Amino acid sequence: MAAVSDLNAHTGYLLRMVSNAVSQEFAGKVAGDGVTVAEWAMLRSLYGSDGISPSALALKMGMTKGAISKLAERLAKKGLIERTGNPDDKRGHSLSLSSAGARKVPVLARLADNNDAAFFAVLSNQEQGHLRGILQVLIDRHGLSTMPVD
Amino acid sequence: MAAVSDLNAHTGYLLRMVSNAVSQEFAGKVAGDGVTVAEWAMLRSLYGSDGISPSALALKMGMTKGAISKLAERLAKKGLIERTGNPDDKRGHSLSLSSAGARKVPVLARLADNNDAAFFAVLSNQEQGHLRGILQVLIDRHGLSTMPVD
DNA sequence: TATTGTTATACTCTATAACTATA
DNA sequence: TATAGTTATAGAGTATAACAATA
Repeated sequence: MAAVSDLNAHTGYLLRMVSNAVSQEFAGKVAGDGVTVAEWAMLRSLYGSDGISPSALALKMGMTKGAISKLAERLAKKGLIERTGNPDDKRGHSLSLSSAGARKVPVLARLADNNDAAFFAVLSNQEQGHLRGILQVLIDRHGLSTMPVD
Repeated sequence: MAAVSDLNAHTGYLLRMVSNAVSQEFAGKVAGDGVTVAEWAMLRSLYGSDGISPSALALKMGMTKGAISKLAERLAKKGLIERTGNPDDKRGHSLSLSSAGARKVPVLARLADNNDAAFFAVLSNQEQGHLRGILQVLIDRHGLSTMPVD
């Protein structure tokens, strides 16, 4: 019984549980805007950028080229992003928000704000700060590229 | 530019990023044991239980009956769990670990221990404690049922 | 040949809804 | 009718690998 008597929740496990809950709630909210969470992540990554290649975006988002390509196609079909060729290197493409996409980001960001506020309201401000700080440390130390870092 | 100038990472977003990273690493580790993360979650939920109905497990794990059924089928096929009928109510079933499954849980728990230790080692002990405490608050307050709580 | 993207394929995860067998 | 489970279907998310175009 010893080995597993302390089968207490692993931190990774708790993290997964909470993360899933937040994401699911958020997914429900953005669904009304016809966007999925992964799509939102891509739109967010593109916001403020003049255009980025699929492979660079893949690196930035921690996804494979194929996954990026598929996501990008869906967003292009929805008219939220644009894919243009790169004149310097005809193999290269550039992904950027369409004007509709650029208009949508703030709307979605607002939903994210609200979702965050509602979900984390059960924590004190200090706890919220701690949580963010700790997550940021993990992200930095593990080289998980976060959006603002280009 | 105002509305989104502060398009700083939302806490839910950071959480998702970190959670995905932990889970992916863990997925790689348990793959060697022929188990997925979701399967591990179910095995873990069954550990120490005398048998639980699929619907009760669905509630406990925050999944639908269908999803539970599918996962259970895979685990049964792998010989890690057993499904028996309920004599009192012939509609009811009972899910429990097989002896192989019971033997496997500690092994997987150990992998989870190692994974956790490695991933969160970049945090101080105090930070690790904070993180766990905060996650636990979120889980409790949001009624996300965690394993030990039957 | 090496690289950039796209496409093909496959699998996990999960949901909804239809269905079956009890109750 | 209502409930317990399973099965059918579908779609998101992601990966790997084959492929096409260009370098």
